[in-house]
Amino acid sequence: MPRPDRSHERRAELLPAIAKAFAELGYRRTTTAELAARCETQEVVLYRLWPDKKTMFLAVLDHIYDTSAAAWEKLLTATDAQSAAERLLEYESTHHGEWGFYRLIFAGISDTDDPQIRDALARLYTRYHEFVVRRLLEHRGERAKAGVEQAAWALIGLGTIASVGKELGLLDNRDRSALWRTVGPLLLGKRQR
Amino acid sequence: MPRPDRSHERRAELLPAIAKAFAELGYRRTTTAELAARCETQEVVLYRLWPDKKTMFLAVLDHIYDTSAAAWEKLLTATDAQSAAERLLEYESTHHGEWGFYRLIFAGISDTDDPQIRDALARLYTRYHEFVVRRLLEHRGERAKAGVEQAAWALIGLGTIASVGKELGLLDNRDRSALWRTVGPLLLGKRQR
DNA sequence: CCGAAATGTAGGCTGCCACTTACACATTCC
DNA sequence: GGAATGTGTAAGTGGCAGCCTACATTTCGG
Repeated sequence: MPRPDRSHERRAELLPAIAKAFAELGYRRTTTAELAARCETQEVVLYRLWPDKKTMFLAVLDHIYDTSAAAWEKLLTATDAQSAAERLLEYESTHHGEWGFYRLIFAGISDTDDPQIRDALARLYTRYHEFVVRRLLEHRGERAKAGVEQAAWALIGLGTIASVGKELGLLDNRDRSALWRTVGPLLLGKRQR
Repeated sequence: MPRPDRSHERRAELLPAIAKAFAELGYRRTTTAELAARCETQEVVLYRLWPDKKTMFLAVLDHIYDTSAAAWEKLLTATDAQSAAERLLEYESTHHGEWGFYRLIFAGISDTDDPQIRDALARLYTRYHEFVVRRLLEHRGERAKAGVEQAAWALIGLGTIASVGKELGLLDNRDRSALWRTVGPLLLGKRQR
């Protein structure tokens, strides 16, 4: 009998470093040599775990959603006076963009025209949007459905522009906090009684 | 005497096609061969007009701002019941992203780490933000300055997310109109008396 | 019409990138 | 121990992208 296949675990070990590379460098600038160096291994090792670079990127997108979803869920188990939506807002204002969520989106959109990548990005965004919509409904109460979809997109847009502003050095931490504090409540709407 | 130098005019002739290419393909995927083909000329011709590809991209960023600024100014000369801000909103909801504004931003952020390109993008965004702030102040009245900066960023964020949604096939024209109609007024604030 | 400089065309060079081949070594179970 | 398979390392390969060289052609003023 041969030694057991640990490739599944190996993938899980390497993915965070790979995700970080793609988020920092974008798709095109992330060379497979760079990935191997960050993983402290050889290119061929990566190519035995995934068939090609594109698949590595797709794996990162899944990984990112899982990571984010876990962070969000954890956020929501805390029970105090704040609504889930308010907590989401506060979390975003301080930790926004930590996992390079938006960097990956930009990279996927502008660096590639691959339909699979676009589909994966669309699914990622859709799931994020649905998550925010649910939190908004909890906050506002189920009866106040009007404009919830739009408000959720606007919140995501706010996160996006906050990240762009950070990237370009236009908004520092205080500016981004002020952004969430000022605009956030407008989009959250009235708190459920 | 030699024939006159028409390189200035030539640059102006070619820039729209170059801008289109960068917006559609992103920075990395836009090869100099592709640029030459779209300009119906040879690579070396481009290299006689600009020293390198990066400079071509920087030229596009300037060009884009000029084009956009011209479109906005034209927009604002119309005189009717609507405030400038309302017209801006309406314009964005229908024509948003026509010149690939956001595609170029994404490309610049994720495709390159060049400080010159980041500076140029930052300037572009800053000028756009200032423009929106001015329109908001006209709309709200000079006394209602609180939160104007933030509202302007949020409006730009809304435009960004609308573009991303369009790119990924998540938001069609009607969705994007609804987005502006629902969220826009929240961010515009009360109309000046 | 002629010299000077702009403009067009063909081809090539260098370096990098995604991906591969070849082979030594390690680990498992019988 | 040994067959079978996983894992590590070194060294390519082919292709393409950015950029350049060499040279022919056009357009201008004198």
